[in-house]
Amino acid sequence: MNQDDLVPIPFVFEQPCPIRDVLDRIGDQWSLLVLQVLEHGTMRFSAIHRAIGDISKQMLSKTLKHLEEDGFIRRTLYPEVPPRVEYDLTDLGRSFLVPMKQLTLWADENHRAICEAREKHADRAGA
Amino acid sequence: MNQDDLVPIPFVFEQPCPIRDVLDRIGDQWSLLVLQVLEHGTMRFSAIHRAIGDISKQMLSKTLKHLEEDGFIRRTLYPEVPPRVEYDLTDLGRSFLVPMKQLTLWADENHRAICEAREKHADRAGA
DNA sequence: GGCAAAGGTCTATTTCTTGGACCTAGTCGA
DNA sequence: TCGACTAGGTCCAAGAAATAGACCTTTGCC
Repeated sequence: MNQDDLVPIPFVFEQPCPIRDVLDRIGDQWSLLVLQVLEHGTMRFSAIHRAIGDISKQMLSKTLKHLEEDGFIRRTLYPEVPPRVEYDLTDLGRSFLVPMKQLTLWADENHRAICEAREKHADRAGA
Repeated sequence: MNQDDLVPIPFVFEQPCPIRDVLDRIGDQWSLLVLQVLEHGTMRFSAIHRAIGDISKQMLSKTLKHLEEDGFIRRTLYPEVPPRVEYDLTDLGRSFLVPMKQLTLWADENHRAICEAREKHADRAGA
């Protein structure tokens, strides 16, 4: 341990760390947003795309692939022409919404405080 | 509304949306990790750096700046030589840990399920 | 004089994202 | 019969962002 560390036991994430493993996937630009959107029910690729608005098709495609890979969502392809693909949450995905809900609720409740902090910060920087 | 949307009311994030505003900041590669680390108490730059392990100094610096800007953490500079800088959570930051805790708890509990989903997926892809 | 310290910043290189063109194949209208 | 259109992607070139590592600061110590 480094002698002037303030934290008694040097806190280091264990490798491999389940929290990091999950956060690395979920904690990207889009995954939480996609899950949030899918809370509203089964949706098609283009509907999700429209709902988020400013995600590129490629990133949406990649994000959906990751979420499917990790078992959060299910992808159902109807081999029609043109193809139809539906996405919906698995039980795992739905169970994830519980803690995620807490987080978005917090975001909603504390948004004002965050904005105020930003303004105060901008003032200090501008002065 | 697009006629074959499966979701009755076309779900689109309002602009500006508090959830997106918060998630865009918090939902990056490192912010959650930094907050998680700071839960353990006041820490210096290099201690946080060591704790996370694979973050670059530049990204850590930027992440800390953002978190300070948004009022999650407090930065205290002691103008000694060499300089000493300590970071700790504000009340806002600490209050954020509550929902975040739920999330990491979920991550811990469901890590195995996620790994299994990944394996199953790899099998399907490999077959 | 020369090195070390902590907390960064600067730069060159690699990696990630983006917007937009393109693909597929069946159905519709002209 | 020809062409356009559809949904869900993929591919590519170009721009944006992250990384590793050199460098900077000021003071104390050998």
